[in-house]
Amino acid sequence: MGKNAPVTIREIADAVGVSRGTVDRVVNNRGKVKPEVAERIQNCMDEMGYAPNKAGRALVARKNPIRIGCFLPSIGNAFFDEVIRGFWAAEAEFRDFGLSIFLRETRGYRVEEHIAAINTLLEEGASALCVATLDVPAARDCVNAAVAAGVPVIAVNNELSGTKRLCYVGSDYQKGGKTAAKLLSMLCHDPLEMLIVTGSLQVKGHNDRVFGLLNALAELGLSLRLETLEESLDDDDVAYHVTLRALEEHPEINCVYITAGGVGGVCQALRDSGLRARHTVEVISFDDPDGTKALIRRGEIDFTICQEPFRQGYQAISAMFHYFLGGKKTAPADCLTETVIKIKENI
Amino acid sequence: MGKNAPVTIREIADAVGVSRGTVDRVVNNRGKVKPEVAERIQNCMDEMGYAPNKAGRALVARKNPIRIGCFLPSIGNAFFDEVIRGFWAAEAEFRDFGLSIFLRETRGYRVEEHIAAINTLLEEGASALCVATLDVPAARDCVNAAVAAGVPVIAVNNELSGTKRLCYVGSDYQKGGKTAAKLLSMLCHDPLEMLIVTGSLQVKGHNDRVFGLLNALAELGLSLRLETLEESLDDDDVAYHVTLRALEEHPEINCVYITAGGVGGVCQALRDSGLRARHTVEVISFDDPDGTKALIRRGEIDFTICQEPFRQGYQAISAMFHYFLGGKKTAPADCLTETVIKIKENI
DNA sequence: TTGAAAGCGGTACCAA
DNA sequence: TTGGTACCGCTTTCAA
Repeated sequence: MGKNAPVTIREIADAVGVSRGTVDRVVNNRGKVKPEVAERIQNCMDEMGYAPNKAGRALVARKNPIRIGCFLPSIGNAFFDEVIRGFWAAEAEFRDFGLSIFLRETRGYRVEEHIAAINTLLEEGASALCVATLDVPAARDCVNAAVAAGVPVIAVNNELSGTKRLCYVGSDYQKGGKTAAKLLSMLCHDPLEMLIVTGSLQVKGHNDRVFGLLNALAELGLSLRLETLEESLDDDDVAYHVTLRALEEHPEINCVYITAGGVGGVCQALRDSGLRARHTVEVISFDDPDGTKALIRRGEIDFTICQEPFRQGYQAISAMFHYFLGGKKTAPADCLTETVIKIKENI
Repeated sequence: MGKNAPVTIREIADAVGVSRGTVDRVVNNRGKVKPEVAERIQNCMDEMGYAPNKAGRALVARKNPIRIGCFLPSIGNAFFDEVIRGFWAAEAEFRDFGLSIFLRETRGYRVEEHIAAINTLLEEGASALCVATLDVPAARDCVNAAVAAGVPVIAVNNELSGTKRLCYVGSDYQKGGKTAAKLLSMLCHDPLEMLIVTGSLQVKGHNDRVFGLLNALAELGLSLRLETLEESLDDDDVAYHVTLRALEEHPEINCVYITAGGVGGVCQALRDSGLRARHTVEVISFDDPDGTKALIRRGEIDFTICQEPFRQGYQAISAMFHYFLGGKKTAPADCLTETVIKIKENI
């Protein structure tokens, strides 16, 4: 039943005995329809299983394309390159169907700059937003304000839970930490003397990676004799200096856990410290921009744990596009990308 | 330059001073256009950078939808469930744009049955094919015949290199084998006493997984004292019996490598043999249907190496669809899905 | 509050 | 070999 040719707006109009325009008003609740007529139309649509055809809508959308504004703190952070590639891949695929996107970027994690960039997107006429920003009150307010103003938002890469966003497209960071723990347990000898170089304490995902690791290590029964935590701000220079200092202070470190950017800086510090000449040091990182790939190939990093950044970009745009073409009825579901273990052999 | 509003067929027609119909004939080389007129139109299109709008085409395609026939040897092989989910996800996404798909399945690797199924798809009016079949001459001929008859083919999951197929969407199986080797080297003690349970010697991917493993083990310097090869035909019963016999014959086996289906049967045989009571046995498998997931969670399998089956299904359909809407001009590029390591912690 | 008509870009068909 | 016209499904606008 109902698995036949799709129902069109004209068929509904004919069945009810009204014009297509009237049906359209009901479909898109534009008002100005007598309630009882609206109800008859609604019933008929339900019975016949009507859903507006996306190709028809897309063709009209050419006049006012859907303009998705994208924001990423991606300057100087190669991780986001793949997310951006994903954005543009989706744009290329859906351009003919009335989609266009534009992008604003900042460097680092200063929340005022994020908010300013997002507001600029709105001023430039964004009809929707895909953003990766911080899990702090000011940023959440900014997102909620956009939604209240009728601009739907998808959270990319950073969860922003509790806001009015449509959905989240990104990684399960705790799972990433758990996975790292298991791998470490296979590589290292008890007890661990660990240096953790995290990105920013303001980024929830980075924190989740740390807690996910520590909890899982405890569950696995590994003892942690030393646990030093440093912040790199996703910057190679900063990472270099904090790592070098930590290694000098604690030459017994036998394991380095890098939750975010600054991977190159950490590895440079490891080389310069000469620590590896004295004992083995296991290194686990996250994500795989080109710099990290090279370090994996050279054996300076044992594993890197990835999160499908290309798909995050692609999926966010695609989901928003289909949300619009579907008449903004049902919010897209959260999309958790895979936790992907990369070693020299499969990178 | 050229980054402005997209050019429409009407603009070309007006610029050249002909009707839209005539331009349409040139765009789709339907002939019946005076050569010199055709040339003027072609030049104008090149200059102005014309490309037909996909939404317009999609709307028309509603009358004669693109019908993609899909073939998989998926009966009784849970691996393909996710590929099929990918097929239908793409169908749902593009249905409104004039796409429909239909599926034929067989059980196992009898090439005549594959060919019969594919020919049935053609008789049922497929305008394109997405197929996973064997890398043997008869199947290749069948694919080439379809292409010669004007029905483009995408090879899914199984490469079919050397045929006239549009492209391949699937895994790099050698890479899978290499990855398994590295993981084994982390888990096992030298020397390995290995049992290999492969799917079918007729499936190139399964063979690649075996050779990829053996080559990489040699490179890694691991010695292989025993190497027993059995065929499961992706069937749990067969897998059970060949495994049980092998374990009885060679109780020194300390490592089982399962390249394809029959994973449940192998693990059952391991339990029944009681081998694990005497010494540790490492088990590595491929792919993660529900049965395998459960075995990973219970610790009966150490790793499973996956290949993004959902994406294979989705991508094959999506690529074919865009190929049609793009006017069949440029063949889509090969799509190699990721080699994904799954352990209990990230499954 | 409603209907009628034009138009989005491309294709198909008939008449010239 | 060409042009004209209708149509795919939906939105928008104007008039009633």
